[in-house]
Amino acid sequence: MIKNKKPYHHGDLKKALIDASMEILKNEGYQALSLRKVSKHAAVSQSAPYRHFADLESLIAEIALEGFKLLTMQLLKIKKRMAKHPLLQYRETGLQYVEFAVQNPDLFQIMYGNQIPDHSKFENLVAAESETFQVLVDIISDCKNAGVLKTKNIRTAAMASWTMVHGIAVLLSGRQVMFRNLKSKEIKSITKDLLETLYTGMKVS
Amino acid sequence: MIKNKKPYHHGDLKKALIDASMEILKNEGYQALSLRKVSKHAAVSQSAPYRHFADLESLIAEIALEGFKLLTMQLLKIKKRMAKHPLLQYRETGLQYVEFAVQNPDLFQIMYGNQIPDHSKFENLVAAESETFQVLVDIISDCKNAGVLKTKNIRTAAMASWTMVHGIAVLLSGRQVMFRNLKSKEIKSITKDLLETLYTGMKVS
DNA sequence: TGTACATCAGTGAACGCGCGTTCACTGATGTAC
DNA sequence: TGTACATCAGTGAACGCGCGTTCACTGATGTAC
Repeated sequence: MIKNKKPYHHGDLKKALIDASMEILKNEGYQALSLRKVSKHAAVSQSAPYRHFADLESLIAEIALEGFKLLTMQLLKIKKRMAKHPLLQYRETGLQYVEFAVQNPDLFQIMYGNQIPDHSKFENLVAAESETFQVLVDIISDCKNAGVLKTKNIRTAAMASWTMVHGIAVLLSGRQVMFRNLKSKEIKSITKDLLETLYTGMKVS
Repeated sequence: MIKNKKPYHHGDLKKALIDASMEILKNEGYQALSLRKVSKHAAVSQSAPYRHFADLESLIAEIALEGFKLLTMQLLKIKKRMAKHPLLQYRETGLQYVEFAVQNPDLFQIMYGNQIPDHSKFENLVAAESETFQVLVDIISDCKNAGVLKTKNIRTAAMASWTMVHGIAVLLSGRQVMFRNLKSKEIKSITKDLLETLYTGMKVS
């Protein structure tokens, strides 16, 4: 299992390459991601990745896939922790979504930017994205059943919620406009306020 | 004014370069944007742009600036058209924001992506962004004064609205997840539904 | 109006760079007998 | 257990590309007298 000498064969180069990519995303940003840099990071020749990925786009798709899996896991963890309290689930997963984007801005960019022009070329990627979205749909469905959310159309409600949370995530993680000079401890309370606004509505009653 | 022979001096190369950039954004996408390509598009040598822009980033910042100006103009036009009906202004500018993003996805990406790592390096860009945001703040303020929007905090309400609309714009213009296979004539009605959800709220009354 | 000259806005060659990808190769590994 | 051989997973040189940017230059323009 443990080898002292560096073997010719790597063992799990594919995973190592994805890990290296994540490192690069964290340290240098998504613009800096390249096959050559990833290879170098994994201490492997520049042609080695081609044993595991058809091309650069495939590597990027795989990274995005990992991103969605990670996000789904984080959301599900919260869903489980708040079991029996759908409305809490609703709020906390929203916060977590934003948190994920803020903690991993470049991974988030890979997932949702157009680094991959056509996601549908990668079946498992599309599947992973649907899975993430499904978590939200399920929670909202639970909320409706519990009678704590007024929604005629679950899908619209899920879209509204996700869209809102995604908007916050994008603007926050990109530090755009009115979020530019935000301190990180303000993030949570602002996100809460915004979600609360969506929940309560802005119509005069 | 009209010159038959191509003069050595261009006349307004700066504008021509920005126009060329917009063309490239439309035809090839934001990834394809480069100083050399812009030069070629404007039928000028590759070093000519340096008379008008310090470097690539400055050109991109200028493009983003144009984008925000254009967007602000479009929003103000609607605001004027719907004068005296703040709630209509609120709804229609939201739709227009999304429409802008869908019509100019790559320009939108330049404006909000991290092509420009630090917007605050460009004063007039920051100013233009604030101006765009201010349109929304004003409208919401009007709505409040007219008694058609329930908001204790105008800024939070503006942030919620903008965030929602921005989320839709980003996901739609990037054709993400549940918006992937959307037909363009569905866009408007979905956007309306989402904004309506934010307006009405999701809380059981 | 004419001329000298400074300034401006271009040109085009050149630099070095990192990139994706291919290809002939080789060392390591696994398997059939 | 030993051996022959196929297969697998790497190597490293090489290709061609487009890029941002610099630099010495030159043609066009504007201005002072």
